[in-house]
Amino acid sequence: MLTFSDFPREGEGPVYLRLVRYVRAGVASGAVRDGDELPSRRVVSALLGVNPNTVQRAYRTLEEEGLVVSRSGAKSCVSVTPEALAALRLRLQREELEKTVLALRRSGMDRDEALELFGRLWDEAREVEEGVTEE
Amino acid sequence: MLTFSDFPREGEGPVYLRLVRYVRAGVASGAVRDGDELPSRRVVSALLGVNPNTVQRAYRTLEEEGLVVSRSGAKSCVSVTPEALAALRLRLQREELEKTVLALRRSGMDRDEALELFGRLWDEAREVEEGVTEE
DNA sequence: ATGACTGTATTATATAGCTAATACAGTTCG
DNA sequence: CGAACTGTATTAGCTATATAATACAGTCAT
Repeated sequence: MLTFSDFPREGEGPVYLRLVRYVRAGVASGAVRDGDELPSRRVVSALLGVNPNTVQRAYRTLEEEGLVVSRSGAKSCVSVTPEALAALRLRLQREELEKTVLALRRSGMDRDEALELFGRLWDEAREVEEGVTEE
Repeated sequence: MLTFSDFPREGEGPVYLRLVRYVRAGVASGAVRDGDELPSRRVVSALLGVNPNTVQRAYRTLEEEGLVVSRSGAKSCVSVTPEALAALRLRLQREELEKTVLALRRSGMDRDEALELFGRLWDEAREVEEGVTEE
């Protein structure tokens, strides 16, 4: 079960969004799998010293993404069907990338430059994203 | 001189940032050149129906980027050294790409997958590209 | 059924960001 | 000079956002 024990106590941006990213990263990396239970709002809130509603907001956001299932009264759990995950990834990837590719081509960049820059930014993003992506 | 006459009255995000992007785009595209005068804060504010300070904030932001020069009491003008122009273009490209990279990382894609997809979409865009991409 | 847990909803408070009101100061040109 | 422009600084208000306080309702094991 995801324990949040290594969730960074401090970081950029609102707590609830950092929680969302934390769980998303866990799912994306395969560390959290379909059906895994999540600790209750109150447990996480006590661990992090924030209000239960802050955790609730994170869980709710994840639920709207289809990544979490909650039943009133019972524990929440992660929902990751392989098909849904693959479909989601593909959709997001293509949408994002197509717009970007067109913008870069319009600005006169050439293919090699673009690939080089892309790779560099990717690595920079990994550095910024410390804590959540473990490998 | 940049007149702001075709500045869209409605759009996403704060007015001052839309103004900043508007000027940046003009510079990046070459439509606005080094030394070109900018209309005064009050003129633009009257045209758009916002407070002069909102325009001031935009101009100030542009000045911090080194794209505008202001002398207290005199009209402001655009400052575009070749280096600044190159830097601006690179920056716009980076911003575009950064958003995409973050989205892809969030979706759990790994580096090689991402580069591969990027290259493929780039080539697809070239094949499609016979009309002008404009907007 | 009861008690201790779970999720949910409503409302309040604090804070940050954007815009406005207003006053002040410098430049230009007759 | 002085009038009409220019840019600048300070302050206040408004809105959106993030978090908290609190109360309510469902689940589950004993």
